[in-house]
Amino acid sequence: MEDSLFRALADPTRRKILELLSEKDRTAGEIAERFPIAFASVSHHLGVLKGADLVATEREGQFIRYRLNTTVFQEVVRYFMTRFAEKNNA
Amino acid sequence: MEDSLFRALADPTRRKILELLSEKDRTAGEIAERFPIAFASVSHHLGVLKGADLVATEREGQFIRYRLNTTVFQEVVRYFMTRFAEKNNA
DNA sequence: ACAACATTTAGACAATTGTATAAATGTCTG
DNA sequence: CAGACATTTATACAATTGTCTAAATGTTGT
Repeated sequence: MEDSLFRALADPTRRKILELLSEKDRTAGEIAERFPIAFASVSHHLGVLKGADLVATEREGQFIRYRLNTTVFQEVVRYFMTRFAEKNNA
Repeated sequence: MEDSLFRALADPTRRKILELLSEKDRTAGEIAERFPIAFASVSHHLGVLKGADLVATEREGQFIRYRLNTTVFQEVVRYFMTRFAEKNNA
């Protein structure tokens, strides 16, 4: 399991970004305006999430649209299930 | 979801400790001897894991035995499942 | 090509973190 | 109770990280 993945999940701002993206895809600006920190700082967080392959991007004219990479989340769930969670009840 | 939980999972040494404990319960010394760092450093990691409620301890004479707190892992899995993972195939 | 907008990159700095050594605490046994 | 062993706590320090401002890059429309 990638080290960058867990490091990316360690920051609360980044987790909130992921939750925003779980609702729907959003542009960098739409994400950034939700946080009380500088746009450049949010952009840095987005870079970390992308480096961990938790999100993917697509340019849309001036904008850059971010979306979750759900495949990686499935791998995270499998990691925890197989190693740690009790096998029975949900 | 606790911030301390994800911060605890961010370190590779701590994740390896959790994997060791998923095999079987172990004392602090049994854990520490598996790593190339000082015992005191491993003890610090164990403290972080305990602070995140990922492990629990029980004194056994001179020794202190560590075990996984599987309940918390179930919560982690649920966190990822409900928010991020695709609902269908495993 | 220029101006306006969206976003990222660069560089700096304070806060957090992982590690080390040394000292402290707790337990057992003679 | 003294000494040995197991573990944690205290303190210090270098490395990493989150944030900032300023500058750079990319896109669109005039």
